Amino acid sequence: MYAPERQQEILRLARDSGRVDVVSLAVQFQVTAETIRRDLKTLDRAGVVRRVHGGAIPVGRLDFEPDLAERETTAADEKDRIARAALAELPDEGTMIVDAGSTVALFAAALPMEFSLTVVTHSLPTAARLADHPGIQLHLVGGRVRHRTRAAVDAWALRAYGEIRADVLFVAANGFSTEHGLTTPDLAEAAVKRAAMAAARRVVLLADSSKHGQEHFARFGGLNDVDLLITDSGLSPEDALAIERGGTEVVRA
Amino acid sequence: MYAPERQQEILRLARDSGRVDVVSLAVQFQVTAETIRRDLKTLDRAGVVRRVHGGAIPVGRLDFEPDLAERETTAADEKDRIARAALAELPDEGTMIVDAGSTVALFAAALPMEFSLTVVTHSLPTAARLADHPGIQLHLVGGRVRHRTRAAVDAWALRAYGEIRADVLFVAANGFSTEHGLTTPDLAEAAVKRAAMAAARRVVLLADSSKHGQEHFARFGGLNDVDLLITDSGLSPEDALAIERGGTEVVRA
DNA sequence: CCCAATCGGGCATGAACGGGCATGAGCGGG
DNA sequence: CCCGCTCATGCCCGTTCATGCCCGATTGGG
Repeated sequence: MYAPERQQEILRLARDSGRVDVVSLAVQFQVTAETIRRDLKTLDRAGVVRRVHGGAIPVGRLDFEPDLAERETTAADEKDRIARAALAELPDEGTMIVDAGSTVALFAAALPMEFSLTVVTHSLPTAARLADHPGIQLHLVGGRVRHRTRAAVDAWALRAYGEIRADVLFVAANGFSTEHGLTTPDLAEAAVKRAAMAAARRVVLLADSSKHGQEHFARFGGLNDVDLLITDSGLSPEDALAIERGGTEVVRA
Repeated sequence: MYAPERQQEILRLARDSGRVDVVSLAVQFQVTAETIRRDLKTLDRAGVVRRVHGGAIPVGRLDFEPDLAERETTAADEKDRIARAALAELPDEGTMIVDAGSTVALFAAALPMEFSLTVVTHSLPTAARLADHPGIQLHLVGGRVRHRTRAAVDAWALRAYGEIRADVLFVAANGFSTEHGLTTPDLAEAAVKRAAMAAARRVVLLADSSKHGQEHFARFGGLNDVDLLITDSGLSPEDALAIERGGTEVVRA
């Protein structure tokens, strides 16, 4: 196994479990702790993990749930399928806006190398992932960065989205339902999502089925603003049908 | 078998199995390792595989950028000392702008946790580093993201810097000298640097001594625009004195 | 405040690398 | 048909790289 491969794998492990430690990595990869330390130093310098005594933690944690590890494993499967299904909605060329959120981040990370399009995002982790994608022209939306979600919000972000027009938006929501529409806990973030929705010709909502029926503080639109909902099979066919009656196409990946 | 045929086949193998190694390819194709290395170099230059010690990996399999880490190993020692010295210039509170560049990134990574201030940056790696720093209020400057430096440039960035006023700017330069001032290879990046300089009350230049006397395509200011230069002891005392006569304080870390 | 775990700099080693040179096959102009 | 040129390949050898080992310094939990 080559050093970069091992580093890549370490990075994956770190992102999956939220942390890695030198000794277990050394055992797992059958190398000495020194080598692992060197790998972690490389990853640290590359800015993708932060080195701590005894191991490392990934930078750019995607969401703010208290125990990230548990949560990642809970819905990881669904989110993965959703992300993959979303790939089918990509235009061959053109412009897309990518929202913040773990599902959307997974989707962005899954973009095949041969894709060549323009991406606009206000999500720091997504931007970091796409920055070295050779085919992608990345535009970063600025603003105040919220610690929790690592997303840019407020005046700069709102204005930026007010100035552009994209082919498609991939948006996330903490809660969605026909009655309460699309909701998220933070007002500032909701404002940005609303601005992004206004900037896109087509709105694709990526949300696993556990979000259905949930209702949070800030509302940023109705389901009728969404052209396509991609979720998992946890959404009952009846609910899906009800949503489709509202004019939103539904894909249950 | 012709060379391009062999390279095509190597690429196919690499994509199929996710990796190839020099020695087995040499055996398989009945040529020497040198030839395989030349093939891999060709494929690497074409951008379809990434060369690693012992073999190659198809692009897209590694989602972090080893190059960035590599560049940081050059003169890492000097840069480290410079970064540490720059910490002394931090205000206890207030606002600072952080430029893109490896030296400045090192400086940002070295920020102690207890610091509490507002940071504005157009550098993606720096933003990613500081996003989870609890004491820091981070503002991201948007714009088109340059692949090479992962920095935001162009209209959005220029406008953002035109709207703010910060206490101090930590800026990098690819070349600096009393005659030619501050230079960098990219025009767009130079424009952003100039805008950032105009937005700060105090300008601190972080540059290792190898940059002294260098001259690049795009000029974004003169040394007299710099209030403080932090460099390493590789800058001769005479040169330092000459710069100080121009009104710029010099620290040789 | 102490001690064990961890860290990181220095050194050693074997594999891999790559620049330079030589050889031989194909190519093209005269 | 000849001769010089280019290209692909092989070989040589000094250099670099990845890794492991050692040991003193540092860190952080108890």
